Amino acid sequence: MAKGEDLDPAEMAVYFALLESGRLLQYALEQQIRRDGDLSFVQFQILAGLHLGTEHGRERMTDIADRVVYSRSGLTYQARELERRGLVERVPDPDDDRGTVVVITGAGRKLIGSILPDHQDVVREMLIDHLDPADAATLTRVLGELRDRMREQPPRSARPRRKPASS
Amino acid sequence: MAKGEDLDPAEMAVYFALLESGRLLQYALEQQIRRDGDLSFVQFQILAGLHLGTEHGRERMTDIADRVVYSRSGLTYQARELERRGLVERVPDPDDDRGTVVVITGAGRKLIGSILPDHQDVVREMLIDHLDPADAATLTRVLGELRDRMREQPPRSARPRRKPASS
DNA sequence: TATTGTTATACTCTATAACTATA
DNA sequence: TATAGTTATAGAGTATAACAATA
Repeated sequence: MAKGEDLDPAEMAVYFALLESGRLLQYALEQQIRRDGDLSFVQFQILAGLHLGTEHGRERMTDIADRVVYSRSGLTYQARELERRGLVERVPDPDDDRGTVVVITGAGRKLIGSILPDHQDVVREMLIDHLDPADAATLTRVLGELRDRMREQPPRSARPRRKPASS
Repeated sequence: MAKGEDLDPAEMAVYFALLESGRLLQYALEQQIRRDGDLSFVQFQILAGLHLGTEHGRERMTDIADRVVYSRSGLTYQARELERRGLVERVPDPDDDRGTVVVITGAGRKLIGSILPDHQDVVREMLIDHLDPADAATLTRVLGELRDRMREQPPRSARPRRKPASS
């Protein structure tokens, strides 16, 4: 598969199927999250990650931004929104005086807890129940590898992490 | 897998991997499309579909909205943007006087043609080159089935097509 | 009556750069 | 010098409902 050659139809099909199936699944989940918790998908990701993925419901701003693939200023906006609703608090990082730690509140845990059951039902209905075990394993392995690679190796077309030293 | 039970970690992993890998791939492609053609991803989808997926570069507004999973008013906005830049024209549908047909212009085809080579390179670098043939076939089949099912059967959490007859 | 598409409006989100403070 | 985070600001995108015209 040399660079510069057209992708053949089968290759285009993988690409389109990946993007569109992900988008349709996310679209359905967005409706459910909005309906049950009045949260955007990104806000749900932030809260659910704090609730399920951390030891004490605490995470630094930068780590959250990396996790949800979000700009710093965008995350500040979302964190302010969540704080305004009493779902998280922002406190100074005791280990780094430049840092801010986001902490999920009891109200935040309660809200996520009220969203998750239906959320998992939707995931099951749309995705899990239609996969046989072998396909599920393949999907997990291949998509997981893809995700890990893309996380680590932004391609030449992605915005560089550091601004180029122009002078 | 009964409704109401928690998803096990492996099931959550499929769900997260699908959404995040799709999002990362789309993110990379958005950078490329913006850089090479100053288009948003949705605008690229509209134009590329007209260019590659139609017989004469013509498609009805409603069909485009369905294809890109977009609201009517959102599509009107995007079509106006594309028309403003001379990349498409909107003409009355000869077969249905209510309808509007979007037609890609020469400038639109030229722009897409200038984006596609690099676009395909990115898809290759990030996705195709890392799949062995068996995995690629599995992915295409499973994700294609998923997409087809989700297209046809919006779950109970998705917005209904018709507003409920309330009286 | 239902469907096609547009408009108006308000709102959410996102991107950028400038800025402060600390490492 | 580099990094963490915030702010300001402007612009893009999106959702909703109301509307006109046609099926």
